[in-house]
Amino acid sequence: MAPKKEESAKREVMKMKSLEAVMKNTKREVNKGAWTAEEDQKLAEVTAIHGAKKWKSIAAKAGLNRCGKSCRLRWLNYLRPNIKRGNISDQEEDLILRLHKLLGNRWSLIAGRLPGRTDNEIKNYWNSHLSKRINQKEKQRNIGGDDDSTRQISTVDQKPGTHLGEQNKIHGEMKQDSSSEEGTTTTTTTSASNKGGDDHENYSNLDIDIDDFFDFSNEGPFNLEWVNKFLY
DNA sequence: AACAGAGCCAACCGCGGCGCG
DNA sequence: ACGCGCCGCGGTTGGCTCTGT
Repeated sequence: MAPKKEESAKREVMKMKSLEAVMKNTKREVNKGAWTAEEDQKLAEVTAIHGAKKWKSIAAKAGLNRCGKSCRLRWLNYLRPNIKRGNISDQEEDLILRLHKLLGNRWSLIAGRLPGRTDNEIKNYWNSHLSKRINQKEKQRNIGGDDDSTRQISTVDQKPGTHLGEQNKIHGEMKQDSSSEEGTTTTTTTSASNKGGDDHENYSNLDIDIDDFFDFSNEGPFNLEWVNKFLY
């Protein structure tokens, strides 16, 4: 993977190119495609004033020819304060693996436990790095090799989303969690261990307390110290 | 140097849930 | 109770760069 400085430089070039494209657009239809620096600035200003809610009105107030959805996505993935851009650390990667094992493809929930990371970033990282690595390790294991790390993640080899039905239930119970990064939500979650069956035997593989895991009341917004409790 | 395929990431799309009138 | 609009989520795609041949 290329160093992130280069990555951001690339993005700047792309942004300039897309700016030209946008300039050529007539203003009748809703803009799609890459965001320009100007659009970013407008969106940031309006969001700072009005808060990150009511995206449709934010889009209108900013004078952006964008749908609210697009504004929300741009804000969450790029403009939001405290966004952490750059390499995923080993600790974060390990955490992603564990959380994915626990939650499946609940990217927003996983992102909620990784300060400064976005669901999109984690999803991309999973799809481009981790899923492949897991598949490789699984193949190796089937051939005959075995090690601790393989054993840890061996239950994650299902196609993403295959147990969403079960997890929608969890999602419903923990809906607030995804906004935890913004601050103060304290959640009371029913134990996932009572789901039983299929993939959720995963939970029993993890030696953690689910209630404890989703109790955000004792942590600051942007630290990873809490992770240590769950790493072994 | 030119090309093809792989890798990566930002953004879009479709769907479900929720709140409000 | 119902319909509508908005929000949030996960899946997917588009387009650029990188790497190998």
